Amino acid sequence: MEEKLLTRKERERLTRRDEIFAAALRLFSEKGYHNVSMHEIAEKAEFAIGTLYKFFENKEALYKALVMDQASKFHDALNSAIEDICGDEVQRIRKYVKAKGEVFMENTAMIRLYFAETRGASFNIKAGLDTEIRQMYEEFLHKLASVFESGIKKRLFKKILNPYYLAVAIDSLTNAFLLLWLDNPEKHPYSENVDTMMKIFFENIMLA
Amino acid sequence: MEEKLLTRKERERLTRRDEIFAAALRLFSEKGYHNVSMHEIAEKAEFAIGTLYKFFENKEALYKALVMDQASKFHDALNSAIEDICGDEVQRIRKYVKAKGEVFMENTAMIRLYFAETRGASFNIKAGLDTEIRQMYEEFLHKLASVFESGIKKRLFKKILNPYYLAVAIDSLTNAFLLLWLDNPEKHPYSENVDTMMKIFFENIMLA
Amino acid sequence: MEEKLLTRKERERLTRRDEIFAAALRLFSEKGYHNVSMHEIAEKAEFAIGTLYKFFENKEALYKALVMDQASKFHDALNSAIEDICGDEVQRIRKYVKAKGEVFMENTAMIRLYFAETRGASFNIKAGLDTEIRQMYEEFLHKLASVFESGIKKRLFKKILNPYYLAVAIDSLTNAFLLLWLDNPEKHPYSENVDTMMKIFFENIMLA
Amino acid sequence: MEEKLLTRKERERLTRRDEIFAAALRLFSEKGYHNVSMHEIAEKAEFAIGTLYKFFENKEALYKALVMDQASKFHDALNSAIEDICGDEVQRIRKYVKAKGEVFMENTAMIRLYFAETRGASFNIKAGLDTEIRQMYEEFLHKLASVFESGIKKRLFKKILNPYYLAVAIDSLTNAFLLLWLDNPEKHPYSENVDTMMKIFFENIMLA
DNA sequence: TATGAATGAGCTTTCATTCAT
DNA sequence: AATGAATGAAAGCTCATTCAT
Repeated sequence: MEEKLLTRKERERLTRRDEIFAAALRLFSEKGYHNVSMHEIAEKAEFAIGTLYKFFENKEALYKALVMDQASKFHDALNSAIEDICGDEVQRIRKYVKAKGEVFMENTAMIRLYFAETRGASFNIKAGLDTEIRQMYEEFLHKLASVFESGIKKRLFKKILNPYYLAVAIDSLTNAFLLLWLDNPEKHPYSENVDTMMKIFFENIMLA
Repeated sequence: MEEKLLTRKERERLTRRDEIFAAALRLFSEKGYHNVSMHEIAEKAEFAIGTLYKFFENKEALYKALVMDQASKFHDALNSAIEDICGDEVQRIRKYVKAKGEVFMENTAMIRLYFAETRGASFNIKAGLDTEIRQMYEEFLHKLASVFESGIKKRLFKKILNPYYLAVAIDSLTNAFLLLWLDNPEKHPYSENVDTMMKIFFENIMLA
Repeated sequence: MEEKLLTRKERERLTRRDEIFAAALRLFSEKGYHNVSMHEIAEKAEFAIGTLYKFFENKEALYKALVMDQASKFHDALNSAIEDICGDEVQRIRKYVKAKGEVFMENTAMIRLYFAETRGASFNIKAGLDTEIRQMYEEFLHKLASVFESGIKKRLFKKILNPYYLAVAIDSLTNAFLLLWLDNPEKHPYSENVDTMMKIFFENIMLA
Repeated sequence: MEEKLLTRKERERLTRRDEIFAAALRLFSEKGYHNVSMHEIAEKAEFAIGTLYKFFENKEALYKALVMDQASKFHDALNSAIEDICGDEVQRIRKYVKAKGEVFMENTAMIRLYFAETRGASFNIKAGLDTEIRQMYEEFLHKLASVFESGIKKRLFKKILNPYYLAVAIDSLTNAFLLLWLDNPEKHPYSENVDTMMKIFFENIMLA
């Protein structure tokens, strides 16, 4: 939409940036930050090494930008799912669970990067990187919590637990089933498993 | 107990090994595998660099040995909790949740290492490291699943979900609350939160 | 001649390579493979250490390339001497003896490297290096032997000894006089001594 | 003979020294000075590393002592051959050629070490090592030259070449045939080849 | 006196980054 | 604006040597 407003040069620049991101995403998600060299990324992206440094100040900046880019895409999808006003709170939660599965399952490279950053590994790269991501993540959790809160206010849900913890619980359970799926997609189908889980969750715990 | 059987030399050697482990654990958990140099570990452990190589063939071997050492301690504690025969299935699950909290909360450096290895980040280090850990983890999950299974057979629990998924769910939820606690211990007290969660879990879902 | 076909870049690259070779030749021939560090070579060649690794995969590769380069130059000179068709067998042998002296005496660093590789010391460096050199050397000896053989067939020479052994003998005698010269050029002039020796050799032994 | 005068302790010390030499000779001749570690020698000799340093000040001293030990044995054998007064000059030269073959062929490890030191490789180890050896070698060459000289004086030999060069030539030719034998003992039998060579040498060149 | 655990200087090699073209 | 050759700090690791036992 706003791309119309960009000059050809600016558009080309964004395209190049995306090409670098594409190469970097594959490499980082396959081998991890420290096992990928700038030369490797340059080669895969078919640019000279110097060109990478025209786009990103250094390796860490490239990595951060990539992670933020991916995280944004991911959180945008999740946010639109729970912000979708057509439907009650139960439906919004269900939509979020479904959307999360779709985004992840379409892009496993992103999952690896995402888990490396939100869980555990984030401390592998010099501090500061994860701050922004954590913030995005935190914001999203609060949004999810507010859906529960509004459901409770509407007496749709029982007030069984602090809404934030409900959000954390849902998020953590979907992650667990996503990782199971990643490990063995046939044995652990995400949608099915998560549907069962949600049914139990709502029918036994949440619904008033 | 068996230490009595070791010679003084062997005991001293184990002490030195532990000193190296202690230094390495702190550094690796704070900065990640690739951001810690052997010189740094040597300095922190107050040994010469060459001494490290007398104990471990190379950096990766040191890291693997450390992770396995930590993982063993952790899994030993969890295993004794769920294998404790005094008490029914509900009590065994409760014991495991409590034990997990105790072990982790006493050793936060270990948590970081553990999450880095079981979730996400493991792919940052050359393959092969995580195989053993993953196996230990998988074995434990099956043991936990079998507790649910036995509870179901005894008609103590409803047969509401595949026991393995119940195990994964409990594990993932406790992890989530552990990470919350790690982030802000005062705001998110593990024991309390997890007690509440377990109560809901058993009373609303599991108990027949 | 073919240098005209190379781009400026390629020519510059070859020049740099030669500069590295020149530094390495001096150092290796003076101190031996294991007593020369890559930093030393880099410093003498006035390049950064990394630049050396852009030209040669590792230290051994640099050494091998250098030795092959020197050996080729040396054997090329010897080969053209004995392949020179103007002149009978006696003259071809004489030419080879003279050429050998010229090449060596102009480049004593090469001699050291050459003797270190064809005699004795070669086993000091991991196997495989000397195979190619030994082969070159062997090929040359056979070529030299064939000159004797052809002289024998033409009834120019007496059939006094297996031609290969004649070649080995000539080669070994010239080496001996070359080493004497290296030790004390004034006291042991190569050309004179070798001339006397050849005269005795041909007049007393070879000529029919 | 003089061993009788040594105390048990001194005798034991010499035995230990020889055990170290035996281990070191094998290793150095197989892998070269720089590819053998003191630990390796200690292990092969079944001594502790510290014990080696009780016998030799450092690695280089051990190497020098070993080389001198071997060179002495070798030169002793050669010296007794040419000093043997039974027989004329022709017979003394023949004896030397035979003795050289015998000593070398019985101890190929020594050959490698010897050639590494007298030819080429000597400069691989810090200067000073080869001085003594070169001196021994030089002395021997002069002794050999004096045999020729005496033959010339007796009018047994023609005065065809400087006696020293005759010595160098004989030495170099026997070396060449020794190296051929080392390469392929069946194809290049030292005694036979050298006998033929000596016959030609004496009958065509030397004998008056 | 013999031992071998501990030492640390110094080696080879990698790779993020710069800058002249 | 894009290039990629050149850079050099810093990593992992080895091994000759020391010295407390």
